[in-house]
Amino acid sequence: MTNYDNRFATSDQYSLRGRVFRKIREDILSGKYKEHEELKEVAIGEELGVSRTPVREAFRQLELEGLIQIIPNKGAYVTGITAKDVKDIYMIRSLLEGLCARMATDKITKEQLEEMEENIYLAQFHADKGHMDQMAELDNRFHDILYEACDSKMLEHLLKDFHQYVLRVRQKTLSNNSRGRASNNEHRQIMEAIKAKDAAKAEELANRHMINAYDNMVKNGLYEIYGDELNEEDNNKWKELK
Amino acid sequence: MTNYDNRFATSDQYSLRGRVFRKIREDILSGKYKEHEELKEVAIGEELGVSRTPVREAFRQLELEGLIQIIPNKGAYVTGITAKDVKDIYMIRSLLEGLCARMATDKITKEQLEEMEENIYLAQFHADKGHMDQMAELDNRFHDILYEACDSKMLEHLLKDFHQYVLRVRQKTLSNNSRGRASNNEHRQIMEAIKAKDAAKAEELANRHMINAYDNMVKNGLYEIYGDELNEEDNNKWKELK
DNA sequence: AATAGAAGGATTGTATACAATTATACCGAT
DNA sequence: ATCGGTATAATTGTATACAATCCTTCTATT
Repeated sequence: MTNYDNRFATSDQYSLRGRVFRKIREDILSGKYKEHEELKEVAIGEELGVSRTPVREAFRQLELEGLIQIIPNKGAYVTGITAKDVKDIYMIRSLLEGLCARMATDKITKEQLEEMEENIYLAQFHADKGHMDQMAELDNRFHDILYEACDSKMLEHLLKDFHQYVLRVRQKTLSNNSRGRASNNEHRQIMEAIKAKDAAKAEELANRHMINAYDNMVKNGLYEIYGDELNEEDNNKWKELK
Repeated sequence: MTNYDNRFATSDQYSLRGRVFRKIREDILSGKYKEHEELKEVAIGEELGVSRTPVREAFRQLELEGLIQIIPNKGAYVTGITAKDVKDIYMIRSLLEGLCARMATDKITKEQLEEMEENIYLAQFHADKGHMDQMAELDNRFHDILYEACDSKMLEHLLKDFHQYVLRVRQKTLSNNSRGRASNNEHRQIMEAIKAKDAAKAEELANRHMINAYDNMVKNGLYEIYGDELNEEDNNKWKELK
């Protein structure tokens, strides 16, 4: 969550540490490692066939990404994410996606705009067919285009981090077909505001888009899907045990 | 003392790694290590009397904090910060400080409000006396109180990170006495809006406060102070060399 | 039976050794 | 003198060894 500056996208793609880092992150986001689960250095090292050193370094990065919490001399634990965290993130994202849309209105390239249109057009098709996986994919891509179009590495990276962070919860969120349709319509409106160079409108719409996404999430039972793990009280109770 | 509640409880206070981390960060922010300077693991290890291991782990954290960039198999370099980065950060901060003030309006405690009042009162005194160091200190503290008062670990952490990140640039910014006075007056207005439970006004004022701070920075020669290092073109040129 | 405490094992923290990669310097060919 | 290349040194990447800390369990005492 904290890496503001990935300008130099060198990102140790091929080092052991980098691979371990991405593997663990993947496993957390995919749910293989559940909340509050303890990650042991040797176990993961053996599983991946590496020593503790790269694992430890990956842990340090994961901690700053907010995915695990390291308690000195004790262990590394997958962080819980409370309902309040999710709400806070969506409030923050609402503002920042708005800013992003506003900035993108000036900076977007013809190519990016065309990809947006294509994206929306395709999403319409998949919405009609009820293809939920593709919808999720296109939704991700739409926002990524927007992030890139704002021409601010700072903002782009920040939003991508948030997006990633909240993926754990969001997974099943778009699976409601009517929301998928509505979401795509909002995308279209945002795109058209940008196309019309109406920055204020684009900002306002992107703003709303996030709030709507959050409201839908709550309405569709954010709590039920993830149960107690998103219940703050239970979370605190767990903390006291440690 | 270990704060389980803070998922971002980074850089444990007493481990070597934590001490090394904070020391290097301090040295970067204070200017001891300049932009683009290479940090060598052994050199720093010897200077601090520790082995490479904790130094390396500290590097991983510093990288995610955005303070250094690690190029695999090459080295760790203090990151440059462009004028555009600074501008982007202030635009982002403007929105988020506004959100923070809005949220704080509901959540602030009596104690926090009292510390704010004291802070502003004291700052008035030091502004009159021309005590710039104390002014900077009080300014930091005012914002920290606000961050804590919003009752969102997410937002608090994010804003503290941003604040820290721009510290390198901001250092001499408040040294203009008239800005110090104006800034403190803006603090007072924010505080009073919060006290009056006027969330919208608090948000708007905090918003403006950041924009004013940035404008003042630009007016007072952000570029001159840091010269070419804040010039994006030169920075890019440097990148190509690596 | 309940509890304090000690022993042992498990786990993380740090240091060091070795491997891989990159930078430097020297030398010869042109 | 300049350019290339090779050898050597410097530096980072990874593995392992050892130290410190924490957790579990069992025992002894009340």
